[in-house]
Amino acid sequence: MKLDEAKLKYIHTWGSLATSWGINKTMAQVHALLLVSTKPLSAEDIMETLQISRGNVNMNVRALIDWGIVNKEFVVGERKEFFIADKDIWELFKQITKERKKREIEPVLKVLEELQQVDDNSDEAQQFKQVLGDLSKVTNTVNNILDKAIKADEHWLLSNFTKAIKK
Amino acid sequence: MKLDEAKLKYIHTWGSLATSWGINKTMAQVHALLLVSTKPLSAEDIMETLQISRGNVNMNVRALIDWGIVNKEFVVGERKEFFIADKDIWELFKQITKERKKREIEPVLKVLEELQQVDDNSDEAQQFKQVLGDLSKVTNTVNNILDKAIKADEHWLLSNFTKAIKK
DNA sequence: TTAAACTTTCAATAATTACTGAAAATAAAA
DNA sequence: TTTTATTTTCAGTAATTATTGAAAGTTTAA
Repeated sequence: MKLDEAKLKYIHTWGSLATSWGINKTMAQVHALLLVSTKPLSAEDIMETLQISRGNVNMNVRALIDWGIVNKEFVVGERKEFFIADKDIWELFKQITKERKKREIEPVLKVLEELQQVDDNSDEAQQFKQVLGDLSKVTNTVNNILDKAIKADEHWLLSNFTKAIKK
Repeated sequence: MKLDEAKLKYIHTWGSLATSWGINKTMAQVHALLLVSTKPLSAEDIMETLQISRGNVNMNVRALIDWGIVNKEFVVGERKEFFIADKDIWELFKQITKERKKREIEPVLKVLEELQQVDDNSDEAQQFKQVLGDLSKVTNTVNNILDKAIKADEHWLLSNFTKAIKK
């Protein structure tokens, strides 16, 4: 396979994975493009390669910067902005985990707790509270594990995890 | 807060969480409804509570059964089908993890490997392969951890994880 | 200053995804 | 059988989400 062909295929694969995890396809593609680029890219480079509008590039690049996985880069003698993706994939994973945890898991935990306040002691209410409690417990467990992962080092994490887990 | 109000709020919260993780909102709501119901529900019960059409109920219930998190239940003297959600939340978590891993992570790992076959040895190609390799590594790590989680017991998992991780 | 280079915003529109409802298929009862 | 209850399918439509493109805003340099 040719390099450019492979890069394109990668960009598209990544885009469709993103879609099934609730991330905007273009955002994922812009990120993928920056990730495999050897040099910083301008808005125009991105527009051209992905065949998308200036507005779309702008919005998605902002979102990526907001997520902390893409940075501006100034190029000497150039007035416009260039962008670059952090090439450390483990950092990328940790950053995404951190953001989604904060944006999506934590708010749900709050609501689950709040719902425990039902002032009713019927059997039905008891069962409901039981389900909520179980949900909170599992969600908290996952949340804690993610917290640990965010702070951990990749190799160390896996080796320790494996050690802990094998019987 | 009243019980019914709380149940509804829970169903909606769950629905919007699902949306941000790429899961159909109605599917999540149907599941949430079955989860907090004390008795098996028919298609009609679901239609009525969530105010959705018969076709919609049918499709989403099928999907939930396909995911292995909802089951048919026969009620004596009744001709129609009833549905029930597994109340064990840890099992639910494991089942969802298992399915998404199979449907989404594993196919991506395959593509990443396949893309390594670029027949080009330029510096640029080397860098590309490096990025792919790193992505595979992290994705594999996550995949392995999920594998372990699927096989593990909840309490045991968390306590061992915590032990392994502290310091 | 003013003009040019560039970025941001957002209303209009396109693309995608989800839902409805009625007809067709299937299964159980008469 | 035939009738009736129930489930499934899917073309049409609705709702949601993403994208465009041009105007407004901002920054730099002449």
